[in-house]
Amino acid sequence: MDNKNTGNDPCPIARTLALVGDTWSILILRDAHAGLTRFDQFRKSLGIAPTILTRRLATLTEEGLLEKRRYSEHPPREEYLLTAAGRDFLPVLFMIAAWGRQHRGGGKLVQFFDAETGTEIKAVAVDEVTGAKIGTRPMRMVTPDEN
Amino acid sequence: MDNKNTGNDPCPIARTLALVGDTWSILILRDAHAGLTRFDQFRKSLGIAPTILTRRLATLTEEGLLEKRRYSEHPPREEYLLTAAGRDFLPVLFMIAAWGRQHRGGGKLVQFFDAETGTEIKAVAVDEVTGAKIGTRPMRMVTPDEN
DNA sequence: AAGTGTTACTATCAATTTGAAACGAACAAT
DNA sequence: ATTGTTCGTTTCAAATTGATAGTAACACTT
Repeated sequence: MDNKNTGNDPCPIARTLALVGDTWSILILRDAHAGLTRFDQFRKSLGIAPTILTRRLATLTEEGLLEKRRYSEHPPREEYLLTAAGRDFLPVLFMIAAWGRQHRGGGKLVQFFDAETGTEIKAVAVDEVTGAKIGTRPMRMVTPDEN
Repeated sequence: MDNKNTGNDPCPIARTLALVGDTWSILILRDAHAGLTRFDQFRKSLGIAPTILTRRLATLTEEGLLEKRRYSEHPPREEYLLTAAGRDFLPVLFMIAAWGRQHRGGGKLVQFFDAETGTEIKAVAVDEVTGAKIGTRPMRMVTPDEN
């Protein structure tokens, strides 16, 4: 999961995927956003093997997306809370969900509503500068020269 | 990679990750958006083992994100083009990139500019209905009952 | 006091996946 | 005839995954 030199890869996608480029990590983040905090909550929600869960939680914690908090001294018990970086992952989750809704949308699906307006949330990615939806206008990629 | 019953999982994130929930698939989609179409282009760009590349391209093709097109009869040569579903994945890529830029942004990074205005693209996810950025307003999750 | 339950793991090990390296098939070019 | 290109497959070792069971440290119940 940790590729050799992803830390200085010029592609921010590759850098991100080096940390969370697997299904379990992303589903853990999803559940963390849904309010789960404890080992057994994640385990039961995901049906993940405890060995894997331990490792994923450790990686996400090391990488600063989750933080451990001791909520009981005797016996020592930790829970996992989203950090600011972890909370910033929510837009990624929503865009993944938006794709799934569009292209794998059969049957019953979880829905999200704005608590104030009561309207269903329809997530779209836009360019904050122009306001245009991502992908609707021609763009130019600039690769940094490597020296 | 293909979990048991992800096809009728009520979570659109889980459904999506069942198809593209690994690093290579997402990087292939990234490169496809950058214009790569051929086996060897992907292989060289990613440094991926050909065995894996074959399998990933096959999955992405089966799942309708890429399509094979024969560009030479003798010898038979195929290239891989993004389908509409594959192009719709671009917002996910941009949000992953946005996270990486924010939280793993040291050193040189690839940049994207709007070809018309010349401004750098800053991707954000918003609720199309309220216009608010995702995560800035309280929301309510509704799980479908399973019957 | 003994037994049961809860929580957060670790240990063990088989099965699967990954990935490196070499090879192949079908040609084109020199 | 030889070399190069493209798109793979074959083979096999190494790493990862995941299922199952066990453990440690308690609280709670009887």
